[in-house]
Amino acid sequence: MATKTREGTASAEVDTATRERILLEASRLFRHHGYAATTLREVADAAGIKAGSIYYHFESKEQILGEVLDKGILAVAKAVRERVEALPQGATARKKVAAAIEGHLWGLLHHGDFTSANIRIYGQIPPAAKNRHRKVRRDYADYWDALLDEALQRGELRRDIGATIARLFVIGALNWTVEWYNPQKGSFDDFVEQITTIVFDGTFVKE
Amino acid sequence: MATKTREGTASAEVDTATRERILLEASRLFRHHGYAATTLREVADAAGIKAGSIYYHFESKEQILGEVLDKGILAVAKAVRERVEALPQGATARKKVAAAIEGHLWGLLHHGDFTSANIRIYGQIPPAAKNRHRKVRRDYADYWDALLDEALQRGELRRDIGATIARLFVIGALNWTVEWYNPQKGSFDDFVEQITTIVFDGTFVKE
DNA sequence: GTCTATAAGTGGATAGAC
DNA sequence: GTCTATCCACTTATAGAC
Repeated sequence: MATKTREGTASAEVDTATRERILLEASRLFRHHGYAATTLREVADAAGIKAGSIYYHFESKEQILGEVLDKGILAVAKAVRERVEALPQGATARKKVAAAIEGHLWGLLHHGDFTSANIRIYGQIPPAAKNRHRKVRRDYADYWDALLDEALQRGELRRDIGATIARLFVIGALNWTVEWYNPQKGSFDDFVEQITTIVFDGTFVKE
Repeated sequence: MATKTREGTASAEVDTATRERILLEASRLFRHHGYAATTLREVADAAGIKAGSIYYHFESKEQILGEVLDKGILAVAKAVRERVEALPQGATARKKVAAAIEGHLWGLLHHGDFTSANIRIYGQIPPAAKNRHRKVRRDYADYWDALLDEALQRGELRRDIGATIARLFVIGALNWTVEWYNPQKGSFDDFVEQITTIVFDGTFVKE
């Protein structure tokens, strides 16, 4: 991992560690109290520094927000791409989407503060921050659109529901699991299997 | 509707009208900016009064929050109960759940500011407000649990997924539609039908 | 790199006039 | 019922010491 020094010295590991701690604590506080309600004093306290010191690492509260938001999406997108790309060439669309669901849930639940903060506060942030973050979101949505398009082309996705509605409904449903998933009630693998079953085949016995 | 007079006069219609306007504007602002970020000055401006006047109708910002939260759930719960109770006695669980889904979506999307505010900010509000609101939420969740239990007893709900996971996943998915539903892209009835199909039978063609 | 001190502005809530 | 005026606590961000 490249260190980010300002004067060319080689002592910047502590540098990035504090910076990461600020981002982690900020995401946790944004998640639970909202963006506006979170003060930089609270973030600083949680990170073990004083409020003024934050400005050595970040230019503003909004810059912290931007990095927290991006991290949430990028962590999920990375996990999804890795799993989909690990599949053999001729995999069915069903297998690809299953891999994407597992990756999405894994990324979501293993970076809970970043992902939950993103989901919870995206609708409430200043327009400027929203604009800066929009492309990261759009790219990830495009990835899912391509996956589902492929499933539609292959005749695996149902044709009696719109592909856009399917994507929005499924992604929304998956995202919301971070609000209620309880790792103490069964294994992650079982959880993924049940969610995948619901998404593919629904909740009711066939008529 | 009983008017709420303080001195026994019969002129209180204006009274409740201003009160309702405050709640409506507050819900809209809570939805889009969050609870903490919304100032009572903004709420007052939007309602066409001055900030100090709010305290004639409410004791505090938190009291406004409490009423906004309750309204969101109660509007949805009412719509659901009405539709389920309108069904004939021996209706299948599938028909009952379909009626509940339609009621949930209708209530959700026709009181968008109250329901979206509830969904977005519930995780971010002061603990005291959360405690006061909890019972309203719990009662509605219990209603769904009973519906799905019945479906399970009748053998209509799948047995290979947990009923709790099914409820949490489905309710979460339905709730999130308020964040992306666009009434300009097709009728509400078509929308309900597609969502219901996904919930019952999933998104993929049967293997 | 982190600290203290402070500037400049905004928040919820209250008092009392009308 | 609504207004104006105000209290006092708290906010982001900056300046400069160490």
